[in-house]
Amino acid sequence: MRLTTKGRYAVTAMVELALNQGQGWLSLAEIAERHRISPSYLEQLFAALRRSGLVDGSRGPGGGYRLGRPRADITVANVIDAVDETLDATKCGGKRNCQGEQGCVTHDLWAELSDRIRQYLNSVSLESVATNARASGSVQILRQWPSANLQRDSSAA
Amino acid sequence: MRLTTKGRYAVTAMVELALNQGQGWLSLAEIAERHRISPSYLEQLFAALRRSGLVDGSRGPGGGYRLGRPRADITVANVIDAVDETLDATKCGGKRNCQGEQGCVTHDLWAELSDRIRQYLNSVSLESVATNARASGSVQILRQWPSANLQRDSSAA
DNA sequence: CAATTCCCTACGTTAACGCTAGGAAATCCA
DNA sequence: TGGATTTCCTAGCGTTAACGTAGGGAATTG
Repeated sequence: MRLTTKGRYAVTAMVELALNQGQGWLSLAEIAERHRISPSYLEQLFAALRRSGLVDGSRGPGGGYRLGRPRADITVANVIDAVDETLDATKCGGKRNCQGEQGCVTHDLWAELSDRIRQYLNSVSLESVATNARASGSVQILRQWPSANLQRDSSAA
Repeated sequence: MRLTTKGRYAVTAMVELALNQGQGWLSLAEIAERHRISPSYLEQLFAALRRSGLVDGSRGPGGGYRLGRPRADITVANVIDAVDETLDATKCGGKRNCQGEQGCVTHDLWAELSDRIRQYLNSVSLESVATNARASGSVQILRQWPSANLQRDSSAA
């Protein structure tokens, strides 16, 4: 199992699209700049998101991306799955054949953990993350002082 | 965040020691063979477990390892921490400085996920995993037909 | 036609996992 | 005393995936 920047980037970008839902297309360059993500790398993640139908793309000036379906109908787990970070912690992929037919001595432990992770990430929609972000003030900060989106420097001029 | 074979090996080996608690030393070669783990690799994991005080070692013939404290007092999270697989899913290491002072738009999401994972793995002791393993039959199978501990072949002769 | 934007592919760097190898130090037993 | 057993320690190596760079093509707008 692995949860890295890859999945975080994807979710962050999707939340950005969720905040922009109903307001047309949002360009990849814009998203990348707001969150300080390498545009070309993000592009590759969007290729996966697009293949999964989570986003639509529009080419040409004024184009960009938008959510493929309502933000309330997309869960964080959907996004993680799309960029294919696996949320499974078992060795056997949940098939319980890690040792004979009973599963290995730790099978149930990892299976239960995987279930919990998946349940949680499936219970959180882009809508709720977006709402929470607005409430916490992180969105406003982001819009007003983009340079605040750095690890160390929070004292933007 | 990362959860791989490394952590699984460590937990599996610790459960084996838990099953053997009160019965003296268990050699690394024995553990490795039962679970088809590379002895030398497992040795490196035990170095970390030893540094964390989770196991004691005894050299010489008849030597081996045993738990450093009662199996009910060691949680799965303790083991994972010892071999230093991080259970944190945030970018900022939980410090909330991922973007200014409010945290980035997804900070709360990853922080909550990390909490849940940690809470669960901290709620499970080696004792409970060992008990569960006995109940499921995976321990017995393991003792009787060691060759059953393979990925595909469950039809031991 | 030219600018913009998505779309696609290939490649390089880095880090960690999983494993191998070899030897030293401690302990037991004949 | 000496050999066997076992832990302890360090160094290195192949593979994989993340993360990023680079470049070019196709569609759309004005």
